[in-house]
Amino acid sequence: MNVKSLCLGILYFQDSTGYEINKLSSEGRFSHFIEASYGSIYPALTKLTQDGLVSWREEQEEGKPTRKVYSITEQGRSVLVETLHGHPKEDVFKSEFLFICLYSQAIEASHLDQMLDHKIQRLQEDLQKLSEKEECCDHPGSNFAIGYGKAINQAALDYIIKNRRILEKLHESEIEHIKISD
Amino acid sequence: MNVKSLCLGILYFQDSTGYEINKLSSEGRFSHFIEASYGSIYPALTKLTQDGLVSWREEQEEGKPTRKVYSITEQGRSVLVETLHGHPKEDVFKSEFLFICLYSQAIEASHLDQMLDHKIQRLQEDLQKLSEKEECCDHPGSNFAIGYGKAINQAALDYIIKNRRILEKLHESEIEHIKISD
DNA sequence: GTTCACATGTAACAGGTTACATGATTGG
DNA sequence: CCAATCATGTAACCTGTTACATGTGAAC
Repeated sequence: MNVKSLCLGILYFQDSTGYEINKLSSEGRFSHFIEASYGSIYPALTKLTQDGLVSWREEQEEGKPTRKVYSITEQGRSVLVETLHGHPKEDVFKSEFLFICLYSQAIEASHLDQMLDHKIQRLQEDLQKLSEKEECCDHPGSNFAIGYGKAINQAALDYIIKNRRILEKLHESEIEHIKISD
Repeated sequence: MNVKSLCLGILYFQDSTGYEINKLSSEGRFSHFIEASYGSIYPALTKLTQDGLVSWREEQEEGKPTRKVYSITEQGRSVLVETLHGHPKEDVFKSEFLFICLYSQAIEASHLDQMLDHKIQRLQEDLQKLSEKEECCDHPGSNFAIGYGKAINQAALDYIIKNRRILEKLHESEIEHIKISD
C-alpha cells in the first residue's frame, strides 16, 4: 500500500487537505492499519495532480491559513477501483516487542515487567480508541476494519495477560537459584 | 527493528550463515513478526564484522559451496542485550486487505468473495505453520512469540468468518435493487 | 508571550527491496 | 539435462521518514 493509493482512498470518501489526510491516516479510521507522514503525502498529492487523478482548489476560511483542498477526479476513482481489484499484498506485522520477548532470559526482570505492563496499557488504549471510532461511524467497510482491529488487539491483550508468566517464570527460578547459591 | 539487530539476535542463539539467517527470518521462528532479504542481510553482516560484533570462519562441507559461518562475539552479545533494554518501537501492522475492505461497495462481489476466501485460507495456513514450529521447540521466549502469533491469527480468522457478511450484505442488497429495477 | 492547532512544503537521509551476477551439487 | 537447494554478494532503485523552513490565528 503506497501513499498515493492511500490519498486516493481518503479522497474517495471526502475532499481533504494534505494536513487532513495526515490526521486521518494517523488518528482516523485508517490509522490502525496504515500510516503516512507529511513528507510523503504532499509529494504524493503533487504527483496525483500531475497524473490527473486528483484536482485541488484554494479555500480561505477566516482565521485560518489558506488551504489546498483536494478532490478525486473520475479518472482517479477508476484507477483506485482498478487497484482495489488487484491481489492485495500480504499483511505486514513487525514486532520489536516479540523480538525482545525471545530474549526474556537475557533481560532484567524489572525491565521485562515494565515492558509487558506498558504493552498491556498500550493495547487497552488502542482498544478504547477503536471503540470510539466505531460509535461515530456507520459505514460497513470501516466498521469491519475497526472490528478486525479490535479483535486482534483484544486477542493480543488476552494472550499477554494469560501467558506473561511463561516469560517471567524464568526469572523467578533465577531468583530462587540465586537465593540457594547465597 | 533493523536487520543488524536481527542478525545479532539470530546469532545469539546459534552460529549461522547469511543464507540461514534469511531462512530463519522468512520461514523460521522469527518469520511471523520480522523479515529481511539477502540484499540487507549480507551488508549487515559485513558491517557487524567491521564493528567487531560478529566474527566468521570458513567452512567446507563436501558437496556444498564454501560457507561463511558467523558467530556473535562477546561485544556483540552485550550490544544486543543493551538494545533489548531500550524501549521497543511500536508494533507495525499494515494491511492492504483491510484497506480494500473499506471499499467493499466499489468491488465486484465475486472478487470480494474470492479475496475473503483467500485470506481465510492464508490465515489457516499460517496457523498450521505456527503450530508446527511450536512442536519442535521448547524455548519459552519462542513459544510465547509463537503463541502470540497464533492468538492474533486465530482472532483474525474467527472475525472474518463471523463478520464477512457485513461486507457481502451490501452486494446482496445491490442485487435485489437491480432485480427490482429490472 | 508562548504554546497549540492549522497549514504547506523540501532536502537529506535511512532503510530497505529487487534484480542481477555467479557458481556448486544433488535428485528426478 | 533441468530444476531445486545451497551459497555469496552488489548496484540500482524505491519508498518513506526526519528534520528543517515558514507562517497564521486562537487560547491561555
